[in-house]
Formats: sequence, structure tokens, C-alpha cells
Amino acid sequence: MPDFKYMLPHNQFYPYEDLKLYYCGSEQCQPGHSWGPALKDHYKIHYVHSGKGTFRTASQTYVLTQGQGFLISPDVLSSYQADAQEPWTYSWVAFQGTNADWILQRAGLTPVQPIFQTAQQEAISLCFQQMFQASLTQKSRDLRLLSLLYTFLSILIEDTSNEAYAEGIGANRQQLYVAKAVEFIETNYSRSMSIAEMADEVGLERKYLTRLFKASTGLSPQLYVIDYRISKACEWMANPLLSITEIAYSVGYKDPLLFSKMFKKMKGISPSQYRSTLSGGTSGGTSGGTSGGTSGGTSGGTSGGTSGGTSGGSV
DNA sequence: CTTCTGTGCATTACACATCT
DNA sequence: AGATGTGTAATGCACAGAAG
Repeated sequence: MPDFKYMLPHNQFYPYEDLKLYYCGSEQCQPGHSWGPALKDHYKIHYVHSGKGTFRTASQTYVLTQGQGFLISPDVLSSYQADAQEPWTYSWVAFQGTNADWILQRAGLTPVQPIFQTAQQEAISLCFQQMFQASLTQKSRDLRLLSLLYTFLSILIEDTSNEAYAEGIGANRQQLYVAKAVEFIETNYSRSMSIAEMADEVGLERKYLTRLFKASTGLSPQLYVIDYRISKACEWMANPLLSITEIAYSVGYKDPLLFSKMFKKMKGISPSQYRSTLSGGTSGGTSGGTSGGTSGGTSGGTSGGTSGGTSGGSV
């Protein structure tokens, strides 16, 4: 495949918000050719056709060869360099969009696990070859390139060896387990669910998952579930059309009294008192911070509040 | 009151390095 | 090459405390 570089024209109207191809290309690198350490504001995947080189993040260094690739994530400091003796020939595609996170997660690629290895080398090479040909077209270039980006990502998702490769990297495997558990909580918090069920879903023994979870997030799984439910409840408190009972049911509590008890334990005040602070204009205190912060992971305040025991925490 | 959850300690399984 | 030692991942048992 010849070297090529395509970049989406800045002035081109581009209505695809879910996935947007920024640029792509292929290059036979010179020995020692490098980029970074630097940041990007979008995703960029490199795929190595031949030769070798090094990809670095803040915490890891990876030596990559034919059939492997790496993901640069937005706002993650990264660098890469071609080998001095056997410089790599690689292709790249850069993109962003509302679905980019979700698609990459399905392919097992995250900022923590940015490396992949494929058994579909021919299919991926063909894909980049078609990108080169598409970049030469005029009228439908954006559509063709976007379809090839989807094809490329679907190959990564389908490639089971990539998943096995990701799981084979010891330290990151534990983070994948925790990520799976968090995903389970965030999709099942609104119904009655158990930690054992979650462990079963993740594929680990309950106690071991508890340990990994606490080591990673600082919260036990149960406390994380409660914290997540109460945070969701706080978001819905702003809607005056919903009763406390309805909100309790909506976040997985069958008993509104139990919901109030847990709410007070986590927030230090009852749900109705919390709601009155929202309408009363004292939103600077307890209301604002929790709703946005918890979905991303841990919320530091709660663990300290509950560790003391039964006498509802001071958050 | 029953069930669930979290934790300490012991044990097993496996990978890897070193020694004979 | 096989035996042995070491470290780590994962599980089992038992028990106390909290949740439902």
C-alpha cells in the first residue's frame, strides 16, 4: 500500500455526530521517527503492518510489531517511536463522536488497555487499502471513509484474540473485572440485585470480586450501589412531579422507608429535607456535587461517613 | 429473624526462576 | 530435564455485622 494522508476538510459540512472520521493514512516510517509526548483531543488508532516500534503512556511502555496496534485517547499523554533498526510501517485513523467511547469499549480498548493484537491482519490491511482508494474519490469520500471506519472497528470487536490479549495482561485484567462490575451496577441499579449476581456476571467468586472492587474504587460493592442509587435519586429530586416513593422505587428500593433510611445515612438529611434545600435556594451545599460526580467512579466522601457505623454519617 | 455482605486466614493452582 | 522455591491469582471456610 502506498503512503497516503487524508484529512477531513475544515469547511466540509459533516452531520455525523455519533462517529466522525477526522483523518487517516499510512506511512513507512524512517528509523527512529517519533511523535510526542503530547496530547490529542480525539481518538487515534495505529495499526502496525510490519517492522516494530514503541508506544508509551505515562505509566506503560509497549513494544509493538506486525499485527498489533495502539489507541491514543483524548487528553492522555502519549508518545510513539519507530524502531531504529526495523522501523514500522503503520496505518492510522483518527476519529471522535458520541459513540466512540462505547464502540472502543466493545473492542476492549480503553486508556488503561490501549493495546490490541489481531488475528485479522489481512482484513485490516484490506480495510486501510480501501481507505486509501476512498480518499481518492470526490463525491462520496466522507461516506466511504466512514463506512470503512465502522468496518475497521467491527473487525476489532469481532476479533476474539484481541480480547484474549487484553485479558492476558495481568494487572489490567483486574481493572477489566472492576469495570465490568461497575457497568453491571450502573445498568441494574434500578432493580433488586445482589452482589453475588454481579460476581456471577463478571465471572469471579463473590469475595474475590469484593476485594478487587474495594482495592480499585475504595468502596465496597454494596456501598457503591447505595451511593450510586442515592446519587441518581438526588438527580430526580429536582423534578417536583416525582414523589419520594416513586423515586425510591425508581432506584431499586422496594421499601420507601428503607430508602429514606439509606438516604439519611449517606447524605445526613432525609429525602424530603434534601428536596426542600433544592427549592429553598441553598443549592451550594449538599445538592450540586453528588449528582454529576458519582457516575464516573468513586465519590470520596461517602466511605468516610459510613465507616463509623450506625450513627448516620456526616457528609 | 433471616439473609446478605465483608473480611481474615488458609489453601490450591499456576507461572516463573533457580538449582542440581 | 526435572526438582524445588517463590510470588501471585483465585477460592474456600468461618464468623461478625449490616441490610432487608
